[in-house]
Amino acid sequence: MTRKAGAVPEETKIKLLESAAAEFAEYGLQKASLRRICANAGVTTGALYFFFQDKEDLFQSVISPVTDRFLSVLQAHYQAELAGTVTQATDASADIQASADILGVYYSNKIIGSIILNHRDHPAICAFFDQITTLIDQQTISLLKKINIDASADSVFNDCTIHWISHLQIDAVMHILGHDYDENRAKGQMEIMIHFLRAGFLSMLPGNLKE
Amino acid sequence: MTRKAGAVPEETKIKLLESAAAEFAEYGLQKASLRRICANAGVTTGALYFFFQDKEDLFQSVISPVTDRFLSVLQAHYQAELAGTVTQATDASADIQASADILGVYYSNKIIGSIILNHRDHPAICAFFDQITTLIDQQTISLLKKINIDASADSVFNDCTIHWISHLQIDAVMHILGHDYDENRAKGQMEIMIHFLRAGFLSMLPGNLKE
Amino acid sequence: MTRKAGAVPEETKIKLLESAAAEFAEYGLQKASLRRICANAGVTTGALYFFFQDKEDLFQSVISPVTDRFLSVLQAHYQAELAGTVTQATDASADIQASADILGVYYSNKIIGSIILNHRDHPAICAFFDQITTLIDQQTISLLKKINIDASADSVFNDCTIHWISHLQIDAVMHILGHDYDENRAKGQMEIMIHFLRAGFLSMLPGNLKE
Amino acid sequence: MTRKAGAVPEETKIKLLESAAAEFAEYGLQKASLRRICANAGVTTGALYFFFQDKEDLFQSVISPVTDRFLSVLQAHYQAELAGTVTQATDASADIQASADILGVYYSNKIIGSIILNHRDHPAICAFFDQITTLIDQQTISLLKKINIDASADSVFNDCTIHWISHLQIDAVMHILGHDYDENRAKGQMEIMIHFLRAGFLSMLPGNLKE
DNA sequence: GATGAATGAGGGTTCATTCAT
DNA sequence: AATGAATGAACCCTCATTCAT
Repeated sequence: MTRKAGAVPEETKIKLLESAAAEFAEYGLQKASLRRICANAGVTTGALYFFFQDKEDLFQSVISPVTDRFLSVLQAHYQAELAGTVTQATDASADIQASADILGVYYSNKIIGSIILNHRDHPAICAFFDQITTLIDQQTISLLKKINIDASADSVFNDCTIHWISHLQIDAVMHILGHDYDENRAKGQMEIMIHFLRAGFLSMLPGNLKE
Repeated sequence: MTRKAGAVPEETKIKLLESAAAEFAEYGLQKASLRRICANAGVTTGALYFFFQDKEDLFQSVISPVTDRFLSVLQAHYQAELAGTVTQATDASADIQASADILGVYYSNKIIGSIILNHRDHPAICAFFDQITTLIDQQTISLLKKINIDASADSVFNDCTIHWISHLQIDAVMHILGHDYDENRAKGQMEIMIHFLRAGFLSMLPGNLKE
Repeated sequence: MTRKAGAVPEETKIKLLESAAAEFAEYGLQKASLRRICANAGVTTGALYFFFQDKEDLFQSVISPVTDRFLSVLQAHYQAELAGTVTQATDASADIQASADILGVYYSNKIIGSIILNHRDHPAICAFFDQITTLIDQQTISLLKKINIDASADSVFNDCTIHWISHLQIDAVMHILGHDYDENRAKGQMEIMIHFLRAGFLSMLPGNLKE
Repeated sequence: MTRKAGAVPEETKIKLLESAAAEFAEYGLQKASLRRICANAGVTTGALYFFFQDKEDLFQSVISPVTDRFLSVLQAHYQAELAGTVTQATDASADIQASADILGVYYSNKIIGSIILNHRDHPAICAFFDQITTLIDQQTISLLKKINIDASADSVFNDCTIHWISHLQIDAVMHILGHDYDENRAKGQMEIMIHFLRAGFLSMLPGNLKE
């Protein structure tokens, strides 16, 4: 009835987003309770529905700042890479830097990051991973083109393989995240994995491919 | 009022398990409705509770035959492998055969297989993947020992790496499963991936390791 | 399907009655579960329905042996008392003996006794207490008549008072039972109470009544 | 679909409490149906859960105003009594007045009063009777002390006796309540009982105690 | 005598959502 | 911008009871 006098606009929205993030992280989307989110934010359900259309909208509003962040970091890295020379493609340092940046984004947003990792079947997050995968796919194809490798459907570099290679990179990052290492240990382990993945990749280039 | 007292024993239980599998596959565990499961099985809710303790018990009863199958196939393969010679360890054919077997189990149980894939955060399925991972970990360590490779905490073959290599193998299988290929195409793609992974693995052995 | 070979008839019934007594004592009539009763008796629900019409019938079958016992003990005592002399009416020893007998019945049937005490609102047990009360009422009236006391509606010995005096005696017994004393302590306390009640009673006889 | 957003605040809560009181009185706590309570109150089940945490909370909300009333009336009476002279302790008028007050509370809340009487095994109501009993116990002990009577464990005024005397007073009130008398008849009967109880009590004081 | 399968109604509870104020 | 009251459908689950075998 009585308006919250002097409430800074948006302040409530922020409290709701924070409360929701904590709730989603603890209970998952389905078991999360809007009631509890509101209670922990110190407002009533009506307030939530002023700022968000429904539970789904709230969820996306929670995660999108972080997914956007991931995408833009990755995009920036790839643009820089493509602008460089071919030698970079066979050099691990760029990959290492990119991985470190991605890890950095995660470590600055652990709560929401964990929500993303644990909702890989949610449409919005599927879409996010699709975007990331597509980005990496395209990057791989571009690099292959630069070194004159064929990536047609009946080569080893068919769609599924390309996709999988993208996936391996994402997955390597996520595997590390799952271990709750400190950031330095994480980056050290990342380098081991990149070494492994690069060897696998190189082994598929014509000339190295046998058996 | 019509009774089914003369029903063939277990027939209802089987119908319930099938109906439940379909429901879990479509809606996931949380959104699955016991009401709907019973309705689709053509029985009332009470019947379900005669055969199963609760929703959780029903879920585990649905998946456990398949998870058990996976584990026993893998175990059988590894026992055979360890009984063989070292040369097998550096030969891809064993890995290829194992992968094919695993794929075979999945393709014979696609519905339940998909349930398993989509509930990786469920305790029972976490436990299943833990068991699988442990199996592969131990296999990797055994093979490394056979060729006199150190797998201590400060080598590249530390726990995290070992774990990740196990994970890569599981994940490769799952990645293929995600594409809904026919079984032949799936096995062909599997060989490409195994080539990749083996190259990565070999690159980490001392002597090959540089950079 | 398979018959329990060689099962002594009635053996199952007895196990059911014992299991039911334990269940009613622990959960009360309403929360008692026939399922659990059968399970603890080692039989299935069908067996129960062979011996008993329904839950209510089972309940009454459990308690009636004990309620019958109480009634016959009390009746025996009163018949003996009425056959005696007036002096007995002003002597506490008869009351003390009766109370001791009643306590004895209870102490030999504590489980079922406690069921009776805790279900005083159940129709069958209401009826039991009504019978007891009526017995005592009549006894009191008979004794009053023997000493030429009027027990009409407008005297102090109206129906309500008579009733209450009966009730006081029952209640004194029950109050002691509620304390879980050993039988000796119980009987000692009983004597104190009888002294109190007899004084109250005597104070209402004409001549003693004033104020 | 019709909404009652403009309903007078608390009006629904009151209707729910009344409907619940009627339901508990008719069916008892366990058999009471929240659905029926809501239906009779003209609201939906959700509304109930806005005002009350659960069935138990609803039950306690129904009875506590009346139990509180009883306690405060009794407390007020006892404080007044203790502030008076010893002679009052041997005078029946105070007891008569107190009983009349208690009866008055009951007669103004017959429905809820009957719920209280019929749920003496419910924890909350056990606690209520414990409080009342304790109050009376303490009062009895205080009075005994005023007239220099010993109330030790091996006297006739041991704990059990004191307790029972308290119980007798409560029980006398309840016995009358069970008869559905009009208030005047009830108070008349009450006086008879108080006479009886006082005689019993006095008979236990040293000097009067013999046999 | 007793089993085991099945009924179906009802239990208390939670939920996302709505909207007059 | 936010409240608080209310909706109503759906949730999982338990129950006493039945009856062909």
